[in-house]
Amino acid sequence: MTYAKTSVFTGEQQQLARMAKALAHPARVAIIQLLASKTTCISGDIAAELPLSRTTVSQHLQELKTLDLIRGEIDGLTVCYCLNTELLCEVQQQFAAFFLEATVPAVCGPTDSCAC
Amino acid sequence: MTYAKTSVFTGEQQQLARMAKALAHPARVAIIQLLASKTTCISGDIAAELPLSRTTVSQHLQELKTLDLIRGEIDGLTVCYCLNTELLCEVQQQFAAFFLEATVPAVCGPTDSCAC
DNA sequence: TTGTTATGTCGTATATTTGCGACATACAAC
DNA sequence: GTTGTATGTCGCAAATATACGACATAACAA
Repeated sequence: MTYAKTSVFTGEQQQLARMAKALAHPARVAIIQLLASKTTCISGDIAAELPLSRTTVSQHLQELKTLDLIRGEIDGLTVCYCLNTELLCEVQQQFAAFFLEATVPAVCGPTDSCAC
Repeated sequence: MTYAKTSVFTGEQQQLARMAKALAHPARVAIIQLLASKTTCISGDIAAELPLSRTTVSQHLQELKTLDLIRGEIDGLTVCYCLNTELLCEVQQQFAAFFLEATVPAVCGPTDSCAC
């Protein structure tokens, strides 16, 4: 009943999971979209745009910052956040590769290809 | 100090977050990769391939099944899981659209475009 | 029937996430 | 110095996620 546990998760799998977790809350998705939409990096205005307290938004920002998905620069009294587009591009490609792997052999289309 | 909380998360943001959460654990990433790699849908062999107990793997499978990312068919004594490639294709496009939004205007490339 | 195998579910323990109020820090203006 | 604004951090509570042993169920074989 107790199976042999031979393999361990690959670094690739853990990296994908870490980045997926960053997107696993609508507030963090919204933050990234906000930063993408504003040409100028906004600061605590982010909190005003979200239905959450400033404290909570700050925590989400810290999570994204810890993963290096966003960066903050202090500009006098305010802090200016912006996307780390380089990393985002990398992550984009990791997700693309994963989905390619997961959706091939069934070419994306209207066919239901479950071959059970 | 207490900001007006005008907006609420969009269904789009919540859907992306829900799917991201499904990928937010290396075991679930591994399960999807496993199901993609085997042309034949495997069953509880999944548990044998992962460094987790059968119970825990079963829970992860149920989570993926709840989101309809995978499907299970009973085949006598064993259960045959397979990917829902249709939904995966949809999710793939949702992620692609999100990353496109997040990485434009900075075209993916070696340039660091943080304009703070 | 009994026994074995393959799966799922229940209960429970621990860890992590989420959310927010209260406090602390840092800067600018006075 | 004081005051006000913009941020971040601490501490706590509630909710959720993770993991697994023990039990339940279902199918097949003898």
